[in-house]
Amino acid sequence: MSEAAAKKGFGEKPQPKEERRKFQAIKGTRDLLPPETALWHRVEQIAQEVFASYGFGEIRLPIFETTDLFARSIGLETDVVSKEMYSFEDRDETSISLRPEATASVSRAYLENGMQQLPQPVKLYTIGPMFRRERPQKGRYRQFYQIDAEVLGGSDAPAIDAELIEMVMKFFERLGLEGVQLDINCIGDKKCRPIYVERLRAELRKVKDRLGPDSQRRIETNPLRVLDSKLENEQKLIEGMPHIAEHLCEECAENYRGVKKELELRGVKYRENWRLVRGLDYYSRATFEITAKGLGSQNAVCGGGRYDGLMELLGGPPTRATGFAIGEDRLILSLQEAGKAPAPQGRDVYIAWMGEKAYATAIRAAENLRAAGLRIELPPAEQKFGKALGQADKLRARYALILGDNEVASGQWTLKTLATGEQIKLAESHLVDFLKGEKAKADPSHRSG
RNA sequence: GUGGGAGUAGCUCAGCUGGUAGAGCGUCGGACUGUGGCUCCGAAUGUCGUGGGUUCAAAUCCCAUCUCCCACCCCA
Repeated sequence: MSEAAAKKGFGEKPQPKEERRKFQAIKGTRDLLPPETALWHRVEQIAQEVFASYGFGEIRLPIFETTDLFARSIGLETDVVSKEMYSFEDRDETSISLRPEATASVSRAYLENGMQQLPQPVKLYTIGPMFRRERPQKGRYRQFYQIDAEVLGGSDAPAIDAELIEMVMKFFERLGLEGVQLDINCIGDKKCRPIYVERLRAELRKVKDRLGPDSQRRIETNPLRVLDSKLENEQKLIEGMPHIAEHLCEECAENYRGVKKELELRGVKYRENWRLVRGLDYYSRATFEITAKGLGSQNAVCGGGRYDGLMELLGGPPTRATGFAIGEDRLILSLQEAGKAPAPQGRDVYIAWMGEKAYATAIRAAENLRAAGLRIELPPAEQKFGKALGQADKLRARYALILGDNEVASGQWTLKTLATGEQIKLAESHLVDFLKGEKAKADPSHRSG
């Protein structure tokens, strides 16, 4: 709708100036504009290519679900569910929430669509916005984007975890992400973890008065989180705490050894980090986190792990599963900080036309060139010639196609290379082939600037 | 939810201890009606984030509020 039409449409009160109101994006949300969106597009395209090469298919999911799904899967006690969800009541009084993450939805979809009937495991990825009502900071928004991949069903073979990690590392490598660091850990399963947690809690209580208020609180709410503390003066104490590796049951320990061996077979470099824990209830066994540079204090760009118990929580049969979520906003941020942003998109050809007769020719030329996959700018009104070339410059066009009375009369069109000023004459029938040939020769489109 | 910093033109910012708003860049137009990037000239755009208070007078001082940035909490 045009601006004039918009004004008319809402024109109950005429006072146009006084009532003028500024709308702005909701806190923690933002517009993504060109040329930045070109980088988003490239990231998503490479994700799709890499994931497809590992046999993953795309799943598209609703961005809202019943609140219950998230409460059940993520854990009622977690802040994510208790404080940070965008929840509202639908007209039939069911509670609905914007999804705070994708795993619950993917699992629901797996069960609901009977994907147990497919060859196992089922490998799925999805890309899209998630919502959490947190205080925004660097790399953290209320509407943020995740690239999510899940392997559902099948066995708990360590090769599955390892291949998943290999895949995301390959993805980052293809993007040229810098400062990539993979941390792994095993957090046990529902048999051995509770025992460890109690052990840890007991040890933490002994030193409670030497911990800060946050950690003191976490001793009761989530002792594993204490291990994650950033406080300098708590580090020594934490180092002295019992390590989970020494408290794993034999199945978990065996599985963890297997994952490490499989990573080594694949040449994936990792760092064991016994203090790496997961905040969401459904994780078990092998977990991992990847950090990258240029990100401020929220420097995790990917987190994931196994969640063998989740399907049962959702009312399904026992089903093995593992997956990861990449914070796309942070991934983009890190790439930008490293100067990996692609150059702004220019035009291949700017059509500088003059006169009525040339205009018809220009329209035809534009159509044919566009059909050949070239990026064409056809000015909507006649311009002075000098101005047209100026516009061509500003739009970063490679060529100006000059169409005036001379060209129309002779059938020999003028093509000017803006960078060099060089001009050649071409018959209409040769133009497309010439430009396609030149474009193939240059082909700068994939590499970053 | 907690703490710190910041909001002046589309962007980057100037505006001294209160006297009623500026620059650069960008945009648009002209010099320049078949040859661009340079240069020169001109124009548009601000209720100085918003609301209230103090004052003869507020972009400037005070309070509140909103938003952004950074960190904490939480979490990927």
